[in-house]
Amino acid sequence: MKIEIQDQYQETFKEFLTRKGLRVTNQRLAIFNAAFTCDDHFTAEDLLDKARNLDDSVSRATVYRALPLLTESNLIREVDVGKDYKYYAANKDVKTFQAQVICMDCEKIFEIDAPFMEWYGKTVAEKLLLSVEDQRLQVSARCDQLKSKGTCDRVLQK
Amino acid sequence: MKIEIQDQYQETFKEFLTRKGLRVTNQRLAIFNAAFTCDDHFTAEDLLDKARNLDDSVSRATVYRALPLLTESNLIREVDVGKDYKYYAANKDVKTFQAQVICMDCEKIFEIDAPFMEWYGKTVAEKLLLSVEDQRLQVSARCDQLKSKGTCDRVLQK
DNA sequence: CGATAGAATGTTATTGAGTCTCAATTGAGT
DNA sequence: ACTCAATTGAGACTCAATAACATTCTATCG
Repeated sequence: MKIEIQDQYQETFKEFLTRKGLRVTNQRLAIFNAAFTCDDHFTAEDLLDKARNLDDSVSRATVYRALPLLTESNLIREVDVGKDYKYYAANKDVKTFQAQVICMDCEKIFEIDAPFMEWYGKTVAEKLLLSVEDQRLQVSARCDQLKSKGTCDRVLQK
Repeated sequence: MKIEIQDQYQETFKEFLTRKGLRVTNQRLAIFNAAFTCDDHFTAEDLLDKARNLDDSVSRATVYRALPLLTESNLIREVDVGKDYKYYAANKDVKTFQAQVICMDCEKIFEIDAPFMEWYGKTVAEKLLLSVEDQRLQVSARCDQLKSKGTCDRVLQK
């Protein structure tokens, strides 16, 4: 990703903070930059490590406090795959609703455009007179075939 | 549910245990019976309480050890709604794939037949050459309207 | 029917993600 | 630069779930 583009996202974050009367701090920027230089999904702990490379004063608590801000400002998304910890990913080019396919062996997460699903979920919920906040289609799978094609990194390492 | 039907499920559980070379113990039966007399979704802790009513020697560890057995034998299903604990429900009359709609206010879970979804998820995963193990369509919602209709119990209690 | 091996159990300690508390620090408007 | 509320780091804490281990019990065999 080109630096200018990341700067643009960072500007969005700063504006978000200011608009909410929150402060733009070094720690929050370090956490933002750490998130936006991840090429893949990351955990809170991953983010803590990366952010500390940029600013070694960043604490675990601050990471956990920043995550909801980044989520609320729509800069990152939460990806819950049923593990006891959550994954996150920077929203760089996400256009539509995405289904999540996770390999139960290597925990690799694939996100696939599935615009139809969004409509379907809304329809189901609205029949129940519920207002939809969020939805996800999650497929748990095993990449046996990927393994044989050499695409499933973590399994190959085993 | 009629007793005879529950006995039939219990028979299935016993056969499952025997087939796997596992033992049919009082605790496992108590946990099974506790699960199958729940009318709604339950947590591991709920199950512990109910099982202890039937056999007060049942321990928390044994409940957590029995849950995978009940899941594997397809007698109960796991329902993960993104909380930091899991819900479960007895598979009494589940015929098809179900979408899960959860009210974020009262945590009530609605499960809706959505057979089309199963096909859709499989198609998505198989394009990636992954073999599907499990999938779910989860809709997080708020039952504002349910509240006004008096259907959303826990919110009314607030 | 009773002995036996090892499966299953309860107790207790432990893990690990995430949250909370609070004193110390710091950003940003004045 | 001054001020004060917002923010922070450190570490205690929560809570679901798991692990270790000594004890108990099931099911099979003699």
